[in-house]
Amino acid sequence: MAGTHRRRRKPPVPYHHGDLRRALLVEAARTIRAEGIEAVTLRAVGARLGVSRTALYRHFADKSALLAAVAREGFQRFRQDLIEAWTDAGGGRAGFTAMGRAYVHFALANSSHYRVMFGDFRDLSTRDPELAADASAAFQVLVDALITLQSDSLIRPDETGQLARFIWATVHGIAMLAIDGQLGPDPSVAGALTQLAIERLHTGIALARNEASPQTAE
Amino acid sequence: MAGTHRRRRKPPVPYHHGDLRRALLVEAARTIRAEGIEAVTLRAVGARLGVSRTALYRHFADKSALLAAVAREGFQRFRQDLIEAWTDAGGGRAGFTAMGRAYVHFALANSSHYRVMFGDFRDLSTRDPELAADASAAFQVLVDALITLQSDSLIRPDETGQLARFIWATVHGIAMLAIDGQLGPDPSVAGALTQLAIERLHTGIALARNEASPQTAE
DNA sequence: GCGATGATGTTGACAATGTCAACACCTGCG
DNA sequence: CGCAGGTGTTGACATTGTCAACATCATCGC
Repeated sequence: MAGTHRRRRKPPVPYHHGDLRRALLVEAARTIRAEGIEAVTLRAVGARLGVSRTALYRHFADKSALLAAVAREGFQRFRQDLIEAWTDAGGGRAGFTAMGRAYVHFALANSSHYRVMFGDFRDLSTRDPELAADASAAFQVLVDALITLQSDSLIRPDETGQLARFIWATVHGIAMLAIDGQLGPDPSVAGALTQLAIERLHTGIALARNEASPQTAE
Repeated sequence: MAGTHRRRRKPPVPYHHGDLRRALLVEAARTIRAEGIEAVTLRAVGARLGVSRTALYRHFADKSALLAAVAREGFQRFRQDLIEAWTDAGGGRAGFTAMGRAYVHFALANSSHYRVMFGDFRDLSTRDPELAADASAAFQVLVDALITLQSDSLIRPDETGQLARFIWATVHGIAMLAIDGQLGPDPSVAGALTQLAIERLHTGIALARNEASPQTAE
């Protein structure tokens, strides 16, 4: 054989490790999922990769930059899940319901990850502007869905951004309460609550049957 | 004079400091408000009271027990604010609106404190059962209000607990998003959002004008 | 080919923090 | 007065994030 002439002419493959940045990202995400956020220490993550602490500093500014990158990756997956739910249900009211369910499902299935994404967002996003962009892109999925629903005269023509924030706040609230253990020990409560919330939410923003175009109704 | 015969026959007044437990509680709450939760260190709090770190261990099991006590005090004030809002508005739909506003107002005016109350609730409440009781008492204010509204046939006769959790999740979600900086830099957004949310929320849970008793309406 | 060069990773050290063990003090009771 | 126990202090330790100095290695200009 040609012996140990590993990796010739491959610019995208960095020097020593291969792709330590990616590996750090994956390992951090894995640890968050498996053992929670407090288990993510530079020493532990480094050790798991056969690399010493501070190796991270060649790829991230500091620990919070790593967490911001993890959060970014989370927002990207999150966005995909939401798009998929809306699309698979064929939009409309069914799509609205599916997206709401998908939201809470993602949050509970990735609770620690979700906490990183929404925990100290202000700190992280100021240091990593791209995080804000990814978060915004995920939010935009909801806005786009509402625009479609408004175009089809299925929901009120209120300012779409505020309407989106309202719905977002509700599912986010359910997710946070469930994650933080404030909904009690029974996990089925969260599911039933999500179902009820989506129904009542829809009623709240639906166009009343008899009013054609409720301007500033109040 | 009788000289320095300080504090004779006063069992509730402890030995050296006077009431270090209370002082620790107050100082921790003050620090949280003024400098945020991460500024609450045993050394800093102790120094501010002219007492050394570890003095806390004679009054609390550990740091998280102190934070749990701070959270308890927060839930008690929170409960009072909600009761006051509901009562001052005279109940009814106006009371519902006032309570929603008071909720978000408390959360934003005491954002760091609020985060302690709702942050790692699962950990804190398992170590301090009374915290769970205080949190439950605050939640009960909302439940009681909804029961009244249901009695007056102003809102749907859905299961009150779930209805309460739904509303709770929405205002909690608004509060968390605002606190975490996810609603953008403009603070007026949160206020307008709260207003819209309360209106749409009410529409969502109101009894439809023409349906007398919508059983399991769907 | 080969040496400079910059990217990548390591070791040593440091300050901050929560916590425990051992000790010191102080108050009230018998 | 003396003891017992509640209250506070000091010393020490492990853990953590971070920086400075050093080591290594791949690549590029000659």
